[in-house]
Amino acid sequence: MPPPRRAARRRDAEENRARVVAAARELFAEEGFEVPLDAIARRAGVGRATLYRNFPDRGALAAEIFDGNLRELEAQAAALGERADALLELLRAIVDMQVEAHAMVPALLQEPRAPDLAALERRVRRLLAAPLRRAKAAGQVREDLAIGDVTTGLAMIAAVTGDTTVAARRRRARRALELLLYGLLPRGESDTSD
Amino acid sequence: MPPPRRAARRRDAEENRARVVAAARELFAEEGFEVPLDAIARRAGVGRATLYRNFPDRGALAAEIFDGNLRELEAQAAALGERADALLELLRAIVDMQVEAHAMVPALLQEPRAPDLAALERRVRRLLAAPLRRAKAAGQVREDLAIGDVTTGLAMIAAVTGDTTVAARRRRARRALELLLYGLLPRGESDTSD
DNA sequence: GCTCAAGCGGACACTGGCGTCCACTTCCAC
DNA sequence: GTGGAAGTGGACGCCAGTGTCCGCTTGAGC
Repeated sequence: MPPPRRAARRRDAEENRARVVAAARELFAEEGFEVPLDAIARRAGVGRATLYRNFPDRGALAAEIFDGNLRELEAQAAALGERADALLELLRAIVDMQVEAHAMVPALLQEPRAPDLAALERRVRRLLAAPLRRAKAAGQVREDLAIGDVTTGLAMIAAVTGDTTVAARRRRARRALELLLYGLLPRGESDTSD
Repeated sequence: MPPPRRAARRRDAEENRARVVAAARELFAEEGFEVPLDAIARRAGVGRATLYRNFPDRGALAAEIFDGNLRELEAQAAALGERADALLELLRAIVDMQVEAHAMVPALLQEPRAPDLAALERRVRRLLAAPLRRAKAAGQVREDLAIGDVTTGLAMIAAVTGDTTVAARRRRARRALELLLYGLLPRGESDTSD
């Protein structure tokens, strides 16, 4: 059936909804995914009922917000096309995004996951699949890397970016990505132990 | 001053205290550091007041438990002596311990930290300092590695070991350590970008 | 065995977040 | 302007976790 032609919302209702989304975007970024829904409603200047009317739960609200972020990443992926370093560029972009909106990666990749977000998590994996394949083919990343390793890596980085200021988050996130990309061991020697 | 010669506790009181500690050890391992204190008291078969009488808060209880774990690690460090690979061995030991008692690393290394645990966190850093120095001198790890990078790495690994079964935790923890040690990029080539 | 302080644990009050309800307000078609 | 449906938000009840209080129980010294 065709999408049931939602009756036009009243203009004030539309505005309130937009303000809720904006407030949620800010607070997810500032406080993380666990921020109380009251706080979002208060920041938006609406009652809690208004928030709940528009979004039955935290997951629905998050889905709306993260969908935007994900579109952005998908656009970047498309722009990078078949470049061999597309995977690394995407990883950097995702980590940067995590710095600005530090709720998304943990919300999407950490267990347990809200049901509304499961589909978005699949989009992340799909986003990374082709670039990973090409990066491996081009010898840009180690051969045995699976898609789950990449998302695990992102979750690992996200876990240490809980600092309160954006600058501090950026510093830690960059260092964590650097450590993870290059490893703790020295480069350029083969280690045959293990 | 000498420790103020605590008046001998009644035998049943001593027993209850021990059962609280044992229950907390189990539940921290099973459920993580955030497990409700009620649950611990219930598992120990004592009332909540008994738990609070012995440990004013979660931090005090955790401090008692993690202190034991830390002693074990310090003993291992001492046994490893000045071996160049002592740092890597310790990292493996800490990750293994995190698999069994998966509350300790996040509780000690993640912010914000309960005040009782700050001293234990300093012990972790002290534990790693000398092995790190020697590992660098021996070329076992990259030159620019700081002590904070090592603890960051441990926190990163801990973040992805939230699975419910020990076996699943072990698998993920080992993979995460492996990724972090060797990096995502292929070995044996110099990468001059960045 | 008796005594009594140490120790116990159930009951209680408090807090913070969630989700719902409903009397009131506001927009908009007429 | 006005009627009435759409929309609002404060007030309310619920729940889970925390911390405390106090009348009862019990171990241990005599």
